[in-house]
Amino acid sequence: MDNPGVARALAEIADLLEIKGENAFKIRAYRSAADVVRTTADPVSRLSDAQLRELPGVGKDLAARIRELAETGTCAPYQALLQEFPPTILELLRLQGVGPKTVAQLYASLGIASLDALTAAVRDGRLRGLKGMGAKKEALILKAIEERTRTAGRHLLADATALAAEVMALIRTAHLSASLVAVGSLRRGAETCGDVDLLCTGASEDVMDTFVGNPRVERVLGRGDTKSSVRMQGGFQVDLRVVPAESRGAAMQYFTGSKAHNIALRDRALQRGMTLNEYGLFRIDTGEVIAGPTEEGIYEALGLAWVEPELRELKGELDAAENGRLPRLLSERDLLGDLHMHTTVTDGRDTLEAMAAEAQRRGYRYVAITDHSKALAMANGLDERRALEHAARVRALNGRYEGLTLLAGIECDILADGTLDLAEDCLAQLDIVVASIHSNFTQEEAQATDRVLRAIECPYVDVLGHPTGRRLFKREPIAMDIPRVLAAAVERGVALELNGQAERMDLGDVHVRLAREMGARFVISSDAHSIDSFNNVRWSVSMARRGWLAPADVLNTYPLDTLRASLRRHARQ
DNA sequence: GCCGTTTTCGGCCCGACTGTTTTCAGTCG
Repeated sequence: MDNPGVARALAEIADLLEIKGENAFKIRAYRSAADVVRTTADPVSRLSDAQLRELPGVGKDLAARIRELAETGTCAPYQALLQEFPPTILELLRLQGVGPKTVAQLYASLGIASLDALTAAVRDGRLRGLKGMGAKKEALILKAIEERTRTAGRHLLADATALAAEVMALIRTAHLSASLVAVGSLRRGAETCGDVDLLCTGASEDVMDTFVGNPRVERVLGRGDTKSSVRMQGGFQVDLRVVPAESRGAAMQYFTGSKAHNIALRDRALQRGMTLNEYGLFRIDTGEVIAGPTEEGIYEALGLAWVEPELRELKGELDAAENGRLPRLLSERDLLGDLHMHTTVTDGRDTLEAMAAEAQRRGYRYVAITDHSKALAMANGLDERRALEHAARVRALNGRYEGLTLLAGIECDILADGTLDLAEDCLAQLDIVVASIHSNFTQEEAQATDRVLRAIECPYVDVLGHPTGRRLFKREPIAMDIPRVLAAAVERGVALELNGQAERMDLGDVHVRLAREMGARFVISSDAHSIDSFNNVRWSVSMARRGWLAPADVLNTYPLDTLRASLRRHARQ
């Protein structure tokens, strides 16, 4: 069983334990172990017992459970729980407003263990007799069942970001003094967002009216003076919190998370005789306010350097913050160019000249034009002759856009057997080659791994494009031995792409971090197919930052000469 | 179930909102 599978099982155990009414801290231990396994890059099946126990929050028992899950797909306590509760009972827990206590009561008193059974029971009025069940609660449950399919799951970071901007803009037009910021997973730049969390200070009291009165609000889930939640059309949940200005920093810290980071921070506060909540950091004995207006003040008072939001996943950032070893993270401003984009010659929507002009307008020093190769026939991919003609046209434009150098490249397909779509002598004549997989996504792991390993044997492959081939919510990553592929890329001097297409974000954060620790070099790429999509690099930068990348780790932060010399084709083997 | 610069036992983060409550439990983040 792979890491996501083990993580899912651990999370289900936690859910079932909760329905059972087990010790809350035991439940938390399983949840936290699920998170840790989900965000561990190395397959847990390959970790030794000692390595498993080094994972934070994993002790003797959980290490044994993880081992058993990885090897057999299940484990003894999981089996026991599944004997006790039908697995469909977990469907009930997913309903908005229905928690473990309610599920336990439904099951114990009415034998309800599935959505269908619950629907029937509500309609028959059988819930009426239960403690704490009134007409409103019934209506709430029916509503939750109805909305279940639309609200299930998470959203692309890009979609969450766009929605947050829209909601904040609407509030600002009505509340000019309001200071708004997106917090939560959005601020941490997470790959996907479950909801949008907004924080507001400095607005008049009726800001909540504006928020819940947004015409795109489908349903108001809750409305208070300091906290409201709405469901927008399209299924997005948006939460707005209002705090006084003197608590702004504490609230930003608190609502940015992650949960694990916050728990560790609050624990740290307790150890120092302080307590931390969304209103500030306080001395426990006297109640004196230690910090609150700024995030920096909170971290400083706890003996820590301010931690970039993208690092707040309890993955070593607190140690680094204590010891002055936080990285200076990459930012978009560090990028001097973009090394992956398409034009109308293949499947781009804008011409070579338009793309070059846009690159110049953005202040880039260089861009690589990397249209598709012939295997991508539906994109009008280039064969060797057309590729070289296109390269000549690209190079002929140099001198026309002041300050900008155009590199003639290609995004060359990696074929099913790992050979490249274009002949080596053609690839040798280009300035840069990005090798990518666009077909045969369902090979067995061994075959898929060999395919990529073979491809990067070719000395003219400079960059491995969108390395895992995943498309968020649409296509799983290619089954391959990623640590092995990363190691081979490091050894061969092949840079790893962080592809910025909103639904790719590939490599993802976990593997970026692993690759960095292995000594990899990276490129940040938009994979732009139009002048509008240069901004895709924003999502690559999110992944880079979450993977602890500094500018020096990223080739396209270097001046052109250094960049060229760093490409694999020019590196001494 | 985890963990240790007060602790190997006894702790374990904190608050808002809702509904059915007459003082609070459940849910959520």
